[in-house]
Amino acid sequence: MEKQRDFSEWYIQSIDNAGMVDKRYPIKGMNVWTPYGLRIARLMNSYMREEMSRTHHEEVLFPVLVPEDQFLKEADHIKGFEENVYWVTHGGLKPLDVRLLLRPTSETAMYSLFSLWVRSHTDLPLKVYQIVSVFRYETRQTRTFLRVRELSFFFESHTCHVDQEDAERQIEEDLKIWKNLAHKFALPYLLNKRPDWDKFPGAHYSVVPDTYVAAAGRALQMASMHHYRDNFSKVYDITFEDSEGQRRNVHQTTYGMSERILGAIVAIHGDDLGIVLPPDVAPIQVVIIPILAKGQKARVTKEARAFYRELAEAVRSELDSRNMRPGPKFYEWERKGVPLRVEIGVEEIEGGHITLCRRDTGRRRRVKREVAVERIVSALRRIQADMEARAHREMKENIHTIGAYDETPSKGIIRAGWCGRESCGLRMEERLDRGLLGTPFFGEDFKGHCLECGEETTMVAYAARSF
RNA sequence: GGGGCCGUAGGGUAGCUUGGUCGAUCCUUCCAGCUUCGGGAGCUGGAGACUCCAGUUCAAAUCUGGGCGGCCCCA
Repeated sequence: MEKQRDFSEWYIQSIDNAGMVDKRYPIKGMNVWTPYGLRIARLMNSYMREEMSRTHHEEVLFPVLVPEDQFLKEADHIKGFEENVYWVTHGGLKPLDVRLLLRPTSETAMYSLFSLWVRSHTDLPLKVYQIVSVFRYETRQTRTFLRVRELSFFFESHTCHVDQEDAERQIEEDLKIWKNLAHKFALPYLLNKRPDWDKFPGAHYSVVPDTYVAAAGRALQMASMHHYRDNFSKVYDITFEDSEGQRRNVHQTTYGMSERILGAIVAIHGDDLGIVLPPDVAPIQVVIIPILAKGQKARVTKEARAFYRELAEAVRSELDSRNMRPGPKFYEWERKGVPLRVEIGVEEIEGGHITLCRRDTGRRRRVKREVAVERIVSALRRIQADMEARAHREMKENIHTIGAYDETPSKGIIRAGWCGRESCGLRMEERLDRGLLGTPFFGEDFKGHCLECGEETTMVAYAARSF
């Protein structure tokens, strides 16, 4: 399966071959997580939970159903979602008086409770999160992990703050959290502030890390952080008494991500053999394949077991002792994207070494048995770093700075001057045949002209076709 | 939002144009057993399919309509 030639087909096949999901469930856009995929997802979620606990967020769990009247409170928000919510209209055979919807995200579910939870400035900041399934009736083509109707692992953190500045500081914290996670996932990204016409419904502004899938020629949004100001708190009446006895509205933020990130890992790191997992997200980091020869079975098995017991203390490993020949095992674990393979046979035992094979490069080498475990630990670290660097390089190579429309390449991310006017931005989208991802959140040194109107500007915008 | 293609065992396919010869092809997979084991092993035996609904017809995998599902392209 060639990744470059037919990305869509490759993507589907790779996920299937790895055994991450079963996409045969008979509802459009809803997949079944099979054990291997679930282990990966849970591992990724565990990093999110670690980051949350490090930054003093508390985990909560809200109901999946939201009453219609709660949902209808925030006008902009509804406009953004009304076309793709699932409705629950009946209880048994009886139509419901108040219809219920399956949350597409939990703002409207949480905020009526927030108004009860927050009373005083001493209750602030309120920082909570949950990882739950949310439902979106997608009308467009669905694609495993990237566009689904049930997001199984929607991470959403919601915070309330005394003022806009404190909410701003929360966004900064979110960005640090994202940085740590992206490092674990070995994913490069551009941090963009979305143009106003493309921000989250109800948000004051939205910041998102976008990555680039070179094989598909498309950018991919991996998370989003929104500053709501007091847009929601006014509607849901989330107020507190400040130290002077004044009643004020909280300022809020949210931070969202999902298994889309897993889609990014598949799409970016995979090769013609299938998926390649960065060691930090691999449920099985090392697989040991005993190579049994006639008359030597007991000896090799014993040695492989002994090595496994030792290795399992250090890394997530598995011993593949199935009654199969080694070739098919190699293929299978490669398709599962296991970062490192250990081969142990008579040759290794007699030579006092083991054989290591890297999934990402295919390179094979021998390592002395006595130092094998520590070498494996450091090899995993190196693979993680190499994968991140490789992906980063690939994204960078695909960013093209242009000063005029006729310089537009057929593929890649476009970087160009923008005066910031919406009218110019929209024209640029049209003429570039790409959406504006936005402007770099932390700014970038730039001196040039707006691609559209020619006015001098120090601001750049990124544009790309997106998933 | 607009257009196109597609649906036959777990996966991939042949058959469909011209309805009957289909009691449905081939590869893979799966199960049992034996031999094997350094990159997709061999033998023996076994298992498994026409997406659903309606219509046309003496007769439907094949023709028509719709549902459900999958895929691609464009906006």
